Amino acid sequence: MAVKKQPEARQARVTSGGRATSYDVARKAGVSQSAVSRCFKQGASVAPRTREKILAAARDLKYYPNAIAQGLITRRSNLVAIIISNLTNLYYPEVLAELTQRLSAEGIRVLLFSLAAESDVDEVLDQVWRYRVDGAIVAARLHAEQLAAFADRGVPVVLYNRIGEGVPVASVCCDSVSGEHALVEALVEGDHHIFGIIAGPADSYVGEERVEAARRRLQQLGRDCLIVRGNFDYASGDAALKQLMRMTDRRMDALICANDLMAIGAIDSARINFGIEVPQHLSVVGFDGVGPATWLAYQVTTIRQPVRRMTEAAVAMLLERIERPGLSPEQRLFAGELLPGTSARLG
Amino acid sequence: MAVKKQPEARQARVTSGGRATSYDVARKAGVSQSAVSRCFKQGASVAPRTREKILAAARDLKYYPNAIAQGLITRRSNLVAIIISNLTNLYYPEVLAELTQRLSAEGIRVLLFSLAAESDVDEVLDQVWRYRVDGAIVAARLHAEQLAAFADRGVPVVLYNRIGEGVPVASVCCDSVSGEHALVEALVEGDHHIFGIIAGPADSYVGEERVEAARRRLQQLGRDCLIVRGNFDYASGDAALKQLMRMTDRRMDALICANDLMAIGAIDSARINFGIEVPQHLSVVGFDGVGPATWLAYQVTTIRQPVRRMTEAAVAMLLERIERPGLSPEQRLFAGELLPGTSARLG
DNA sequence: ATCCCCTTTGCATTCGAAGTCATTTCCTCT
DNA sequence: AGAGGAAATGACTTCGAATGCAAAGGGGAT
Repeated sequence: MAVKKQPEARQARVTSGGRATSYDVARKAGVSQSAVSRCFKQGASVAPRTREKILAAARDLKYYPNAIAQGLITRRSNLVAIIISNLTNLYYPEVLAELTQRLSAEGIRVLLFSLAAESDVDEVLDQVWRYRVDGAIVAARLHAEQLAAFADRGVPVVLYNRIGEGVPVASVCCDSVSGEHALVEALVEGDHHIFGIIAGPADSYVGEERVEAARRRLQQLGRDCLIVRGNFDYASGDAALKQLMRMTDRRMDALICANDLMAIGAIDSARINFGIEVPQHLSVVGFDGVGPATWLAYQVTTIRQPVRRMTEAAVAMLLERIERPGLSPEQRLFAGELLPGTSARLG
Repeated sequence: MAVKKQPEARQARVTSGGRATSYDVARKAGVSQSAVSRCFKQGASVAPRTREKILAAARDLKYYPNAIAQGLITRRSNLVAIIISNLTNLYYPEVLAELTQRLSAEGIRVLLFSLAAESDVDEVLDQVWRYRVDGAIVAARLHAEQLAAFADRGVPVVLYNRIGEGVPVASVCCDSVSGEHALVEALVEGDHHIFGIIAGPADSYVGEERVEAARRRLQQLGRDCLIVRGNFDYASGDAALKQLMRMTDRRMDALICANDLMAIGAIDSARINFGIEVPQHLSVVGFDGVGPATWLAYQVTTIRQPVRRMTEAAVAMLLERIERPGLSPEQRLFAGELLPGTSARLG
């Protein structure tokens, strides 16, 4: 007769360190490992008295089910990857905190990937595949083929503030177009004539979308504009403003910035480097509604993104797709709220 | 004779979805599963030709080793928990990004836990135990017993900008005392007389430490001070300033804030709500060296924390302790750099 | 007491890769 | 050609929990 595994003959672990296994608990409680497993599973059939015994033993041994082993057998890691390119963006920390807390509340853990450079994406994805995450939320630029890889492996993805370029992917975005239209219209009604725009970096999806929307609407309303490029940070707002002042011979009276941080940089620069009063001589508007935009010194007129609703939607969409793979790649667009500040004279 | 497992008889998986296993690769390459495993392990003995075959098969099948299964058998998850209480703090996103990237570079993944409330800590720890993380970096307030649980389970921890109160734990901190001393001395030399201090929330370790250091040094130098409490955010800097102006009958000429964000709130409030010029009538200093502190409008005189060196140290210390459990609970203290801005008249 | 059925329980297997040990292969040197 | 030894390879077991299935237990109705 072949040697069989003898569960009860397994070596008693040195249960110091609290690394007790379900076998240890089973032995202590005088039941089988299966019983322990069931005891920790919702809705499984365990007699009340047995459950008591097992829970007592588990407490004594400081037993915590090994999520790694659970993941292996159930093929559900309960891990979701969050991939963010620029955590330093001031807008993303809030998003990340919200997402993490919402996922936690759903019993899901976050595997965080923060990209230092665009080129790191493939290494990150390599790890994402290895950890068999149940899904991913992406706020970083991915190529079509990188997105396709998710579909190929059956890993649901939800994009945050970007869409799958050429590939159908679920996404949650704040409506750049309506937001910029509202800003432009308000500025035009406020009787501004010489418009400047500070764009984001060329590789930013929302950046391009916002600028394009603003430019179009200005054109429709018969206003020209000058566009210079920044990279979403404070210093580039300052630099871009200097450039625009030169280009318009200081006659610019309205400035549309692709995000709040550049708007703030531009406001400071106008006031401090040029002695230009905001909004008396120059109206400045931004986008996002980040914390500093509401500071007394700035009170930036901006479009506030409904972060709470957006993150809630992102999480909900992802969970749906984890439960039911193959759900269609819905796109949800949220309207931002025009937050009138004192950085612009509006109509 | 007992039925033996027949590895080659295992069902061929529907390898769609790229969820190929090492067995699939082995079969395709005509070798054993062991060979595949070795092939993906540094320094294992595999013949060049075999390696070629295996790698080719792996590529065809889009095989990625299952990190979950690896973790189970090796008892090394290559996961590190990062526990942060307030991601919205403006200082932490930078820290988080740095930590994540450094850990990534070491082949370690980050399991992120963001606390919404103090009370969530125990739930978070529950999950930390379940995932069998190799270690943890903590920037949140933990009780002695919570810290003891790490030691108990043999999970190395490094605290960031806090120390184990009553429990010896490895930690990385920025030296509050020397930083505040430098600020106080410079302010005293700058001939200031009526000092105000805006403290952080009572449950903040660094907050209390900074304020206490400043208060002591002021006392030594024969200056009194008034202390009001904020909670590290912008609005509380504003509120605290108002309170101090009332208490000192507007005669305060130097203000020490427990962090930059409150310093900025106070500066804005002084200028805008009281028409007080900074630094002509009031000198304001902060702590941290966050991005906005260097903005043109503020240029806060502050102590910049050496974030890069601190995160580097935190990661190094954690890795050391993962490799060699039982290493002593070293504390590393980094000196901050006095960043002279224009928000204070210094000596 | 008997029968029936539903609830509990345990056994054995499984998830996917790593590692031990035994065996085979391939060189090299005599 | 043969011995010796290192390198390469494969069979099997293991990590810890989940689960299908069969067996045992527990009531209730008659």
